[in-house]
Amino acid sequence: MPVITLPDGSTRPFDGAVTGTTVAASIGPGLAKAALAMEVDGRLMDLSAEIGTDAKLRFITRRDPEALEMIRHDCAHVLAEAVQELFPGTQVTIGPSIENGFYYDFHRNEPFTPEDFPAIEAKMREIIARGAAFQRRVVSRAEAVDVFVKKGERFKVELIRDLPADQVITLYSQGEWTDLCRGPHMRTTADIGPAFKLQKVAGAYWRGKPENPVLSRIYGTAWRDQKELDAYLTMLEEAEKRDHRKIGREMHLFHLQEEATGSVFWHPKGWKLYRTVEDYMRRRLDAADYEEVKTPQLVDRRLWEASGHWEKFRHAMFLAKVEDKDEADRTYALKPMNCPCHVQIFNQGIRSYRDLPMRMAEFGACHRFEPSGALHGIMRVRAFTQDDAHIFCEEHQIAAETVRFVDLLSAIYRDLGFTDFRVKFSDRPEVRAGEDAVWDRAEGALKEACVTAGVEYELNPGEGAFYGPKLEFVLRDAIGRDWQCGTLQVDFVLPERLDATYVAEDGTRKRPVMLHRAILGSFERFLGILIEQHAGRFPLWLAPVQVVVATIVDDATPFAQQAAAALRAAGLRVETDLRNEKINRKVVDHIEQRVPVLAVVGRREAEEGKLVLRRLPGREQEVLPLAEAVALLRREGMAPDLSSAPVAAE
RNA sequence: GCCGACGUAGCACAGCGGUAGUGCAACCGAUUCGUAAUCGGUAGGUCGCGAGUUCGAUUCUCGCCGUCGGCACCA
Repeated sequence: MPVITLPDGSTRPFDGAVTGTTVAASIGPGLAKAALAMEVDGRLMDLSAEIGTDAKLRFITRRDPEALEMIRHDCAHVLAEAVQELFPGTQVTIGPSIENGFYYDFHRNEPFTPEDFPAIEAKMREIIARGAAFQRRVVSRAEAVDVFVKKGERFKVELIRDLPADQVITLYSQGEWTDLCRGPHMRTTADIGPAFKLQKVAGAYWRGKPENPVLSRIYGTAWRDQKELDAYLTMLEEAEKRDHRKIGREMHLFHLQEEATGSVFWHPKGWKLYRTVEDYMRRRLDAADYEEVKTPQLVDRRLWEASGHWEKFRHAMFLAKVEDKDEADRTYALKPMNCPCHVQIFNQGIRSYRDLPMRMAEFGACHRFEPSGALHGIMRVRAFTQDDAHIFCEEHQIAAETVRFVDLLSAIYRDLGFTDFRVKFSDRPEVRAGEDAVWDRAEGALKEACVTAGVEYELNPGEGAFYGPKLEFVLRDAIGRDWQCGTLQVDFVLPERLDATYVAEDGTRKRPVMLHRAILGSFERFLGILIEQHAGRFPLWLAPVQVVVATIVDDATPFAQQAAAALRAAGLRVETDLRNEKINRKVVDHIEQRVPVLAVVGRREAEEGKLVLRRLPGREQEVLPLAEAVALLRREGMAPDLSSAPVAAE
């Protein structure tokens, strides 16, 4: 006699095992209609599942987040059925729901193209209209194998064979079509509704392994209703407008060209932005007791052999040789990272525990031969500059240094407009160097430091570096892709390999621990994200051109030039627009160029020595005497780490 | 690197087996016009690179390079 407890605390007894459908019907016709699935004692289940014992039950209706996931998962099934109806011989593999949608991987000699979408979507609508019920069937392993062997579905057979022994194997049918699936599903295909759209095709390796066959993946998106779908598609269009590659071109920040694949040509305006961020970072690091260094670009392979990079990462290193016959057998490599060079500096002279922690920073230009398919605008390049630093410290200092680092990183991200970032904690991988006891202490120190610093992290099991655990600080681009920017990695191995030592308090020689850490990660990537974050409309202190002084008539030109000079003298980045154009046109152009402040000078202002300030793209205007305008903009345009300092007298 | 799509003027795009067009930008001229595009004129392209098919290739085929979307990679 099961007693069902509902979320409001009320209970309902039943005579025997009941399905969710029955319970819903017993509560009311509205719920019976709305319930798509249910959660029984915390487990999501089909509405048609039987409940035989006392249980807590919650119905899932269209409004619940779980429903959205089910709509997408169900939609993936419908996609697979549609594809198999239209393209006989296509084999199915897997098709999960993902953020904002779903995909399904197919095996077919001829990959799908977007031209196939209209037919597939039409077929999907047909299947949804049929409204076949999702029917769950528990089968034995042998039976499951048999079903898919008969259908010639070798990928499914492989999946079944690899399922854990105690796994209950279930098949879900929607009408004639059956898939291996864990479930749960909604009641019928009709519950999916009309709000879905196929988006793109892509190649994907079977089970993610490059040695496996390439499958043809179809991505789609699905929502509760048309309104949500439209909103999502509009959001995607808006996101495209923020693309750093597009904005970089429009604002004349940088360009890329094939003679230097993966390297950025920074234009004057882009370089202003770069330098503004670099100057800011340098001040921040100085204030945080880092010491800046600069190390060689080209380093003999012997150092890379010693550090271990030669063995592990040679494939990603650019090599250089010279023709000189005496030098001909020497091989140099462009540094892919800075740490071995920093250890060389550490190793000059004898270090004492009193010197630690030593925080050695470098805006280090690195080159890595990234796979061609990985390149992406300025976010993933082959030549980049890290805001790198290595903290040489004693093991007991790891936690305190981590807290310091996280505090610094948070302050910097806040200043640059990022209050919302994710932290991933990657712990020991299977293949690793160092004893477990050391890993225990390092991981413990990092976790503790996160708690102290008030940072919430998600665990990323087994993803640590082979030399130590790490924290990754992840920012998201306009299109919703995640990028690792900041990182903190604990390293016990490199000091060993490169023989770094210090004299400890007890007079013995010890190995320092190295903390590899970066906040921006690479300037290139970070600036790409910064551009997208602000859609190119930077806060005044970051804007490459902060003020444009624009004239209305030629008579105003001398004063405009005088005003621009005064603004420049106050440290502002200023341009003049003296063109023979109407002010309307100038406003439009500078809005397009995402200039934050337009200072308009007409005949009146020229006579009175005033500026009309307009914050673009806004419409409000304020008229100020030149000196006041300069003081105001100067104050506003100051970097956040400077603006708290008292402003020097004019 | 793998799968697919794409590569035409500075930018956005059109076109096509018969040696290229539109808009904006650029340049020249007129206009001096008070806050979301003034008017007129001129110039600009080995149609990514290389090879093949063809009387003839920007157009069709192949190779390479690059870009884009994924996958894989990301010390």
